[in-house]
Amino acid sequence: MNIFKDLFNIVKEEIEHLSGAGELPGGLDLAGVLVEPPRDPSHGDMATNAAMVLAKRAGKAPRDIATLLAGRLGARDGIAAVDVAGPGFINLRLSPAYWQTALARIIASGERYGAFDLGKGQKVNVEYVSANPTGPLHVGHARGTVFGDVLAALLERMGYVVTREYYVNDAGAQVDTLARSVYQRYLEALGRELGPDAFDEGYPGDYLVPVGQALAREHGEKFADAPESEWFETFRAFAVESMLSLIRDDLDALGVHHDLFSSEKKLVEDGQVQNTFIDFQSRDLIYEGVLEPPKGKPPPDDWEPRPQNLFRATSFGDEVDRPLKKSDGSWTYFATDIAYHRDKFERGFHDMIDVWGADHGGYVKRMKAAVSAVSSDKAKLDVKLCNMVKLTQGGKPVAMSKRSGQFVTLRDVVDEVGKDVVRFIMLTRKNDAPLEFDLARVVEQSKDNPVFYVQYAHARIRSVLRRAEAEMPGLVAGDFPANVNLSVLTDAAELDLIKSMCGWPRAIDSAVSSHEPHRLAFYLQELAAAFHLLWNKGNEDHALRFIIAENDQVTAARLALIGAVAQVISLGLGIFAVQPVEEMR
RNA sequence: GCGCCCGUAGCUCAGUAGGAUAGAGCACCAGAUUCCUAAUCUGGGGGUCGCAGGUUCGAAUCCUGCCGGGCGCGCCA
Repeated sequence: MNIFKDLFNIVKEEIEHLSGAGELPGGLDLAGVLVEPPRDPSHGDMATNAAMVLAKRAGKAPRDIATLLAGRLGARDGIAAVDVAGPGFINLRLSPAYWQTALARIIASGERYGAFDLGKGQKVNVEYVSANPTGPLHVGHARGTVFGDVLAALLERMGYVVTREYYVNDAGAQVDTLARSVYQRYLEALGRELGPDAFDEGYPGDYLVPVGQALAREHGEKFADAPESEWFETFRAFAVESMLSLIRDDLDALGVHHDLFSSEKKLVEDGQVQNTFIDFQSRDLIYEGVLEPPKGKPPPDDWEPRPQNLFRATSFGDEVDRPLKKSDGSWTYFATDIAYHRDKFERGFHDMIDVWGADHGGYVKRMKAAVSAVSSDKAKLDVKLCNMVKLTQGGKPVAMSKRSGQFVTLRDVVDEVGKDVVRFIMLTRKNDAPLEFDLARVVEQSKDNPVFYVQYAHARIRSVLRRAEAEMPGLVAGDFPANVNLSVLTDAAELDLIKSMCGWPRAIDSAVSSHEPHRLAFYLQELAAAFHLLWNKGNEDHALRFIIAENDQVTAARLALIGAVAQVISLGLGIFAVQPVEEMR
């Protein structure tokens, strides 16, 4: 059920008819022909640019084509009026019966409304969160976490087979630092005095205290005076495992569950990075060269030109060729990440989406270049950058400092306002725009708060349905709402509400094809607004109230109408994994 | 210096696979409640879509150049 596609097909049929009749050339390319609601509602319910798009291809003036086409379209069922406007727009006005039928079809679609098999079973890999396993998640992580999770759900609903993946950076210097910080906590747990510089360049957060204590319980004094080489591996492994478990708990609190955690360390140990390197060598994608220092910026203190193995990233659209090994011979982060994406490709993913923080923006080109290289251009990578979250409380910034180890954790925020609120608010801005998250405002019960506004519409509908059941028993029983006569829905506000619901497949389509789930949040706010409007008309004019005690037929039709609205809201919230509320008192 | 992102109403932001007179919320002003939740709704004022060119039937949207802001720029991830 998608009225835009239906109407497009009608336009297409009539163009073909005109071709058949010799009025237009045959075999016209319809690319670019759109049927969409005009920006200005006074132009009608729907408009098509067909005449203007086809003018050149058909060798006729746009207004002439429009007039021909308008004559045909006016005879079609459901189209009440047609007019040609401006440079050649064809505006369509649809009859109440058309909208009533549309509502019946929305109701019949049920939970499948708006879903269609766009993906056709194609595999998509969505990598998100991928925070370093060095501590709990903070609020900033929530953005990409929710974004990735909802995008995955959206793709799944549209027929893709989605794998949700978390890349664990457990091989670099940061987890080495983590191990040393944990060692300090271990000493502390044994009653040793910590030096003032114990956590210099390390992780001073309290969350490592229990990790040190657990190691003290298990190993006692065994490693207290031992050289680093004796305890390092043990401590690092334990620390990483502890942090991952912490992170999994945080994700769980947000309702996020990945299908796969991929370990960077394992990738290295299994030789996959080495294999990638050899593969590149064999394809002449690696050469010995010297990298120039970055221009316009003082070079790093220890800069020295050094011949090294460089990956020909510039052959795949990057700006410079990139080193894969550090001077100590270990792999760069980029090298392991290439191997990781190669691994994804070999697992059958030709469609990859990475969700990163905006501060990694400078990394996009080289990663896309890498994916091109490892897949010989068979796979494509879309990188979605999530901008920062500004946490505020009543408009005042909440201080966050990672260095001091005092930062607001994701868990703190979820505990304070609830996971549903966090999930919804994170999608109320486009991913690449900064987002303000105000702890006070997001729990406010007012129109300022989009979560509330949408939830309130749902709660109001559920409340009306409950009351109707109590006051007019039997009305919503049996075949309801399939058996309802919807032709009594004729008020402009009622029809507007149906029109708004007809926009759902369009909203979901644009959200999935642009990989921008925030569009659904905006849609839901618009749908809620159309509903609240109708509700208030009932306050002014009793004849428009949903429950008319002495008129079963009208009541049933209106209940079917708002029941469908509740259904669409709950579908939208369902993609967000937000629970629609039954009442708000 | 180079690359990426951004610049839309007083504020916060939608809208950018080109569509008609550019939207919403907040704030401001004026209204609506014997009645399904006024936690809502209605109306009003408010704009050189950063600037300047270009592409065409048509540009906030595409191209070029500037201006302004953010992020990034071997051996962190």
